[in-house]
Amino acid sequence: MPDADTIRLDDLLTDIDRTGPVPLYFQVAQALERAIRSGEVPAGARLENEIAIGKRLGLSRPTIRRAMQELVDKGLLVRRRGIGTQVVQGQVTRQVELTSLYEDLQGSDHEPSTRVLEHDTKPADEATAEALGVAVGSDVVYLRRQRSTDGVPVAVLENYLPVEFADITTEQLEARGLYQILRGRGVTIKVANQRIGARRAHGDESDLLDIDRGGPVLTMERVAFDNSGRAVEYGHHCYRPDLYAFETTLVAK
Amino acid sequence: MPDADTIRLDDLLTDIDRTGPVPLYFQVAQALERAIRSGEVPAGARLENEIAIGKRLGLSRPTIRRAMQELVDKGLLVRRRGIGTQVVQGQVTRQVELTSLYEDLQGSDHEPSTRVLEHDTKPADEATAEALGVAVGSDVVYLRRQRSTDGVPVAVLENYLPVEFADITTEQLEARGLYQILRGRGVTIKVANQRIGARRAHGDESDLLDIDRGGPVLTMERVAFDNSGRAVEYGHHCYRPDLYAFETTLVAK
DNA sequence: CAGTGGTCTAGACCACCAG
DNA sequence: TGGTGGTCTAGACCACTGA
Repeated sequence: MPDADTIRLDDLLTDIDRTGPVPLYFQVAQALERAIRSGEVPAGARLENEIAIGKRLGLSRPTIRRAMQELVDKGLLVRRRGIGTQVVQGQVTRQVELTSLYEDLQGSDHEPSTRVLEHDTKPADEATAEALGVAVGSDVVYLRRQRSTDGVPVAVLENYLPVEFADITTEQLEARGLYQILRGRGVTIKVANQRIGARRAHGDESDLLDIDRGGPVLTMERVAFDNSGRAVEYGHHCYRPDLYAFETTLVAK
Repeated sequence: MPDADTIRLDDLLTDIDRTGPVPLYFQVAQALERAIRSGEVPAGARLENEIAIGKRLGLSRPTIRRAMQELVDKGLLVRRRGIGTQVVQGQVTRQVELTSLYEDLQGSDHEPSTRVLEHDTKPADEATAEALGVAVGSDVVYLRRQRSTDGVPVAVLENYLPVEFADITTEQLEARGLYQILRGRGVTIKVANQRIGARRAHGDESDLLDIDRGGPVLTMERVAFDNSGRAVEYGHHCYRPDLYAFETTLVAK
């Protein structure tokens, strides 16, 4: 039987739009997430069972279940068989997104800017060829950029792209993030394998990041694939560790 | 119509066990993942549509769909409406797991070992209290450990646990990983928020990690929650950057 | 024992894409 | 126009939990 502390979701979810293009499960998930983040549904609260919520909203159990699964995957909810569903105690759980640094910085109310340090077409070395799935020595686009936020340098970005992107201009790169440019050309990044580490700053990196020579930098190496499964970007980047870090939410399966 | 290069999955999936406790979707996902990782289903290959696979295996479409969704979430498959499902081109896609460093190292054929540097009960400072959801100044368990693999130091681990775990012994900590000990007590880690960064080594860290004084270290801060949504571990760790890095697969939603 | 989430089925309609 | 994945329904049975 539902306990006294079970949260009911009456008025939170009255605005379901069955005509629009937004999936029902998504609308429910969004409304519930909003209620949790606003504190309307407090941390640790126990939710009603799936059938009851479905009945109240006039939706089937699978639809409700899928909505809740979204929030489980985001680390906001925890489910236990025979027990029920509860809100995770942790404070505002951040979301990991597959975005570029540019959009990351945009989202946090800062004004990102880019200086293109190098922009060439050159033959692929072994690592690049392997990552992009092209022949060693075949042409690839090479980019080296300095990324700043509010005028302070944050990262040095090195990227390799397939030759098909040779017509991207330096002006475009100074105005927008790489992923935004790719999306404008109909290329959607769907999957990325990345590796995060640390090392000393090399060569001109200390000057470009305005840190001590040989000081620590945070590094990220990434291979990104589009929605057809093809590798479209390979990069290794380094970040000023006092200005940037990677936040993640992990969920056990 | 299916192209000539469409992969059929006849013999790969003949061993479905409907009686055992293993979910059907999981059996299918596992068999398909094995086929992909072994190269039997090559990178870039196009799979049959969901209905056809279901018919061949005698399973419903939702079950097949869920199996494929597992692999999409792992970054092994990419789906496009109106087109079909393909294997991602990238080489062996690694899996991010919510495990402790100890199990990480165990899995990679090395012999991890632990030296306990400190093991106390002490009052929680503000950050710890906030992370664990306890009152400032209330007792928490504090651990500081040096983790090595094949005798080489890899990390210095600092952890805070609720007082309920005060009876964990130093002997246990030297023999097993923290998450293994917790699991043995019926505590399952379900969600974790973590932050990965870099900085200079402080204090005795350079000695403990056998690196240069003030050299770069990779850092990770983590709050972990059990299956009831309660915070059960807060830690900040540092790693030797030449011996350890974090690998992740991100999937756009 | 009753209540919960975990799994599974057999359909249905739709949006999108290629030819 | 035909084939694909994306969504949704209305049931069903099971495994696990707690009282």
